[in-house]
This record gives sequence, structure tokens and C-alpha cells, in this order.
Amino acid sequence: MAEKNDGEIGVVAGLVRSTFLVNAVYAESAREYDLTAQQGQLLCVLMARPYGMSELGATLRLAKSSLTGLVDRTERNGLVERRPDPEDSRAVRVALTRRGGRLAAEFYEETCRRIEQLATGLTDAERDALAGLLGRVVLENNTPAVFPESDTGAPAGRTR
Amino acid sequence: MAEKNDGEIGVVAGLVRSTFLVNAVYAESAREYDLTAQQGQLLCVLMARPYGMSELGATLRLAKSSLTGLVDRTERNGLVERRPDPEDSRAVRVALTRRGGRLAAEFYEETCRRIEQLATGLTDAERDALAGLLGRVVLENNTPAVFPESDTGAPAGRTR
DNA sequence: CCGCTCAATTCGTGGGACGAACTAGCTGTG
DNA sequence: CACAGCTAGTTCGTCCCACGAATTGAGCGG
Repeated sequence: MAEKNDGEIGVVAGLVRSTFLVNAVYAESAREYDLTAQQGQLLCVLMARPYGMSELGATLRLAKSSLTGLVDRTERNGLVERRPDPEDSRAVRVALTRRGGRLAAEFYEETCRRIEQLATGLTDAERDALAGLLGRVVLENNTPAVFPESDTGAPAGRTR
Repeated sequence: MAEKNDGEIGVVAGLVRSTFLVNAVYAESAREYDLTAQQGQLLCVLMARPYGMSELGATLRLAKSSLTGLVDRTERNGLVERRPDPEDSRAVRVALTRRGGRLAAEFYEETCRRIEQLATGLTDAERDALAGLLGRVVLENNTPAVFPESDTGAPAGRTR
């Protein structure tokens, strides 16, 4: 039925399954910091800088009303706060609290570690190749910077 | 701060962002078939064969109780059904209904098309390379076959 | 000053995930 | 054979998430 029944999988299945895998890792990591995946994602986005609600909606691809709830819950947990936008009194700037910032950094680092672990079976060169290819894919589909770039303080060839 | 601030992204960010991207595509595709992402996933898994609840839980990484609900809702929509397991009267075998089967096939095909689209910026060789690398990653982390392998009738170098 | 747009919230609905407790059927050991 | 213990699945209560429609209130163009 397929030309590749030799254990190889196609690019579509590869993408879908790796997505499943990363979702699971992300959720599990979040859970250990008493976060939901969505809240974790929110924290990661806000690590860069404060965002307005609409801006956040665009970045996370959520409807405005969904966002209100997410920010509400995260705010209730003391991780983010709404500050008035000095330039527009309708608007709001969502920012990490001190505690949120700390937690975000920890969560981010730990999550990076774990995701990186997924690729430990690859050589450095292969990891670079994978990074390059995925980079092109996300770039060409202008995926928002939903996860900051950085290296977890992990020098290129660290993973093992 | 990082060694790759030249527009390149690391493997971790690549994985996370492509995950975000695929999630969005998957959800959008599901939506157009009046499915939720989870229900779509369920249908895709069941395309291969009927599954028991526990088995499904392991495959989809869901708690038993979560699964009961998911199957309930999907059953209510007439897409799957619970059949008694002939060998174990406690157990149940969840299978696609006729309608569910049709819908699953359509949804699967359309979703494959869209995911494949994500990689249209890559050459055939690059797509193969990406597939190979992701294949290794999912294999080494024994990701369940949450999305069937196949080629949508799409011969290897079809995309474009 | 008025109508318009725009930021964000509120409200109601439904899906989703989980753990704890429970039912009922299977199984193995004495 | 009986019974303890395991296993498959469901129920229940709780919280999170996502959405659209309607709303409030600030900015803005004329």
C-alpha cells in the first residue's frame, strides 16, 4: 500500500508523531511545575517581554475570550499580572510577576532539557540538520515565536 | 548569549515550534470536519483496527476516565461504537462505525495533505532527510502509532 | 459631539483531562 | 471450588480550555 513499509515513515507521519511526542513532554514538564501546558506556554511567551491581550491572542492563536480566561487563571496563581498600558487606557499589558519570572525560567530550562533529550539518538551533525530543516519549515509557515530561542546555556554539542 | 543568533534556530525551538504549527493545522483540519482534535486523533487510531479502552488509553496517553468521556462523545456523534469483546466480557472494543470510517478517511487524507503542505519549501531530498530524522526521533522515543503510516496515495515526491 | 473602531471582558455552552471511588468479570492459588 | 486479588471500564466531581455573541468603555475621525 505504501512504498515505505521498511520501517521508514513519511514526513507527514514524522511530523505528526513528533508533535504528539513533544506535546506529551511539554505537558508532563508543565505538570511538574503545577502548570498546564497552556499556562506554561503563556509564561514562555512572556519571558521575552510583556504583551497586550490582542497581541497574545495572535501569538498563541487564541480567541480573545479564551485568552481572558487563561490570563485570569494564571494571574490568580500569581504568575502574571495585568498592567495598564500607559499609551492606551483601554489596553492592558500582561507581564510576568517576579514569581512568574522565576517559574518561567525554571520551566523553560527543564522543558528544553527534556526536549533536547528526545534527540539524543542523533549525532551532533544530525541534530543540526534537523534543526535547520525544522527551522525552514517553521519560518516558511511563519510560526510565531511561541518558544524563545536560546540554548538553555547548553553549548551546542552538549546532549550527552 | 547564544551561538546561533543568525536566524538559525536550535533543535529544541525547532521541535517546539513545529509542534505548535502541526497542532494548529491538525485542529483546523478537524474543525472543518466537525471534529475536535482529540476526536480526530481517535478516529485516526481506529482506522487501523478496533482497540480496547485500556489499549486506547496507552496509545493516546490518556487516563481511563478521560477516555470514557472522549469515546462517549464520539459515540454520541455516531462515529465510533463500543462492541463487546468476545473473549472478555468486561472489555469493550471501540470501532469505527461506517460513517466514522468514511469521515476518518476523509479527515486523514485532508490532514495529510495539509501537513505535507507545511514542507513544500523543502526539496524532495530535504523532505526525505527530515522524514528520516523525525522517524529516528519518534522511534527512539517509541511514540505510539498515533497517526497511521501511509502516503495518502501521495507517491514520494508529490508535493508540488 | 457623534458615530466608528478597537481592547478587553462577560456569559453561556461544550469539550477535555484527571483522580478517586466503584462495579463486574477474570484468574490463580490453596 | 472458593476467595482474594487483579483488571476493564464507568461514574462523579472538579478544574481547565476554547469559542462565539454580546457588552463596556476608551480612542478617534470628522
